[in-house]
Amino acid sequence: MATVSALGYALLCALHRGPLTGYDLVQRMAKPIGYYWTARQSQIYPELARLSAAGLIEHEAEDGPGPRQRKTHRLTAAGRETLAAWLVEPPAPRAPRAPRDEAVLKTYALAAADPDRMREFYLAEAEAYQRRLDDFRAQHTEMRSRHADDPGHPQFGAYATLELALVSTPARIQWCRWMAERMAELGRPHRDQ
Amino acid sequence: MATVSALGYALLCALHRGPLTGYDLVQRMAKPIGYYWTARQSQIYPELARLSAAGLIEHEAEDGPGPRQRKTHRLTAAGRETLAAWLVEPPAPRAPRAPRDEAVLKTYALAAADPDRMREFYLAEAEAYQRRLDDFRAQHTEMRSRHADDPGHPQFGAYATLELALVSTPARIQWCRWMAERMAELGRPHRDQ
DNA sequence: TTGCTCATGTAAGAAGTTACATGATTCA
DNA sequence: TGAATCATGTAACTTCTTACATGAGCAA
Repeated sequence: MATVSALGYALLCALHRGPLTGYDLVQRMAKPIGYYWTARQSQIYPELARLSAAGLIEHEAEDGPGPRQRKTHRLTAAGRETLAAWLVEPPAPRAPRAPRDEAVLKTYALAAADPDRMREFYLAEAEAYQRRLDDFRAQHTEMRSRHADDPGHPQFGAYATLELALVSTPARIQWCRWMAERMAELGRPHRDQ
Repeated sequence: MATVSALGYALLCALHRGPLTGYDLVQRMAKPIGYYWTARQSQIYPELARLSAAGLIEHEAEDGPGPRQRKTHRLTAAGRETLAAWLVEPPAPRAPRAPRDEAVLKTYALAAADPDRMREFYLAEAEAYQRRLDDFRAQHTEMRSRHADDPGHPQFGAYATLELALVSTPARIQWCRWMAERMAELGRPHRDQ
């Protein structure tokens, strides 16, 4: 059987609730449901072709708005099985799972920068995360009103990703503010004499 | 002036406290100080050459243990400036910053998998994060005893990355356990009748 | 004598980004 | 008339991973 890439699994995941066009997938992977995976258009279309060739998805084509046909992709039985088997596998402990976080990287080398400017950096970060949190909260309430917080609800998975965002984002915001305070201390070290 | 890649900045960050060999950098970027950035050997050596060509780092060479010379790399004045300017820049809101989290991706499609097996998945995740947290806590205490929790201390940056890990990891563990409970409900839905 | 640590590099390929290309319909 | 949305694709390039290659010194 064909080996499926991480992106391939991400697309199978996105298709698990029902058929979508490539264009729909592009929207979802651009700024996705819970900021957990991204991909560009130029990656998505070839990957859909690969999944199709492997028999994990299939599509119906109709005439589209542009010069090409509009294709609606759905999981095949084999695709559903492949997805189900991958979901329960423990996340590769062997491998990269590289968590790349620019702000944390910068923090590591913070001694090389000006404290006042770093203070502004952390305040801006805190604000950006706060805005994101507000957005998450709105989605969360909306999903609750549709009873997606019931584990049996078909959208419970999407709800659960929001739940994670709602517990981890405040921790991050707190940390940013704490960092901003430390930077203020450094900038004016004799303030409390 | 030459444009520096994200990896390039990561190496400049790693060098900010003093000179290191490529080998040292490989160790640090393999399972680094706070799980915030990773890179492989085969990326690091060419990148060091590029930074050198751009005049941001320089090195002394001695005879090494193997067939090649051992090189100790340090930031130049230009490198230090480039790093300082980058540190205070707000993290690119325009761009990818793709947060790739396999466990969250799987959660999104959780309805396609067997609840009992997913329960095991979340319990394993919780345990893995717990082990990591213990590791972080040990490093944290050790750094505190060396007074790295003082913002003026040269290692405060490294300490601060641990601080973030110590507030965000428990939130993640809680979430994993909460997910495991939801999965248990689904597996035996009539338990409390 | 096998395996580990130190130490630096290259080659081939997969994955991901930026930019280009086409064209109908709808909205301001 | 100009921009946005829907819709699918390709080309060129950068970045990242996996695997190979070399070789001294040291410990079990």
